[in-house]
Amino acid sequence: METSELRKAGLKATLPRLKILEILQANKDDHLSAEDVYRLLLEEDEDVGLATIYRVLAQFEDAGLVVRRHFEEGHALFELAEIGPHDHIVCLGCGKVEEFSDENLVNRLGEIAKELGYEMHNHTLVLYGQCSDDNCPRRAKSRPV
Amino acid sequence: METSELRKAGLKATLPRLKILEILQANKDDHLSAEDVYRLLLEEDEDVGLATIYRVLAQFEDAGLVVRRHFEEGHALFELAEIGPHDHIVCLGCGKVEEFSDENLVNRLGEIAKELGYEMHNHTLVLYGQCSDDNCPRRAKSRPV
DNA sequence: ATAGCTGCAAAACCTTTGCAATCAA
DNA sequence: TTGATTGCAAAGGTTTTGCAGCTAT
Repeated sequence: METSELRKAGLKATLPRLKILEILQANKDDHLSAEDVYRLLLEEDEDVGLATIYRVLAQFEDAGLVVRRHFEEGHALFELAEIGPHDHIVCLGCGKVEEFSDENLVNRLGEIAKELGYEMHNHTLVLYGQCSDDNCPRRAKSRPV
Repeated sequence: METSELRKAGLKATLPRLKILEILQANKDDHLSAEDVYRLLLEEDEDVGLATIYRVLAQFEDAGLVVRRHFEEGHALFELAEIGPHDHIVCLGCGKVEEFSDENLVNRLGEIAKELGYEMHNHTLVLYGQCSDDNCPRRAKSRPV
């Protein structure tokens, strides 16, 4: 039950919070903006204010339930915090996205951070390349390094 | 002469554009927001509108002269486009951004891509952590890994 | 001369906040 | 009951845009 997840985070199990959690779980492969969550809730006839969504997402972030990302766009995207692989490789030819994880690599990143005088909390890594699928159109835009 | 850089990009060599280029070059180790550029220009008694700065930075971006980045904060940061890849580390406490590069790491990324069946062309990597500056407010939201 | 550029002010966005009403425990 | 939570509306901060005047070529 999600109720206990919320309790564990020190949050009362209110309807808006449960609904927002549901939306995130139902879309766990996507990155949702606050607006996205708002729209998805409206589609289910759940009437939750946008301000509440921002507040709840911030609380979830503090509780470690979700991660807030800033990509190229001018707004934040949220996704459920996951255990497990969370780096991405994107094919410049066919656009497919795969996930991977490499513990050694992550350890190395932590070392690099330490050398720079930081305690690493997190990272984002995306590799861009050309896959070797036979049916990949190979429209890669940049040259290999 | 910077004038020719601008001409090559199809932009008239106006005073605001030259001044903005100068500011970027004089601060090439930093990541500047539009406000930062605005403030730095005011300090030199150069009266350039903020709207112009946004417009010029967007034009520079289109021309490939600068790169726009979105880190944790709610605004964009700009830097001169550089030769060669470089990665970033962001302090979750005070928001400062530093650059680093590690050739071994990049080689390792290439290997990982190859293992996954890709030929790597490019990558983006951002480490998030807590710096050890005495005056860092340490508002980091997530836990160390 | 003229197409392009600038500054200003207003608008458009995304996000946060104050407050009175409501709700979970 | 009581402190936490919500919705609304208003405010905050960043970025874009319309337009009249100015500038580089």
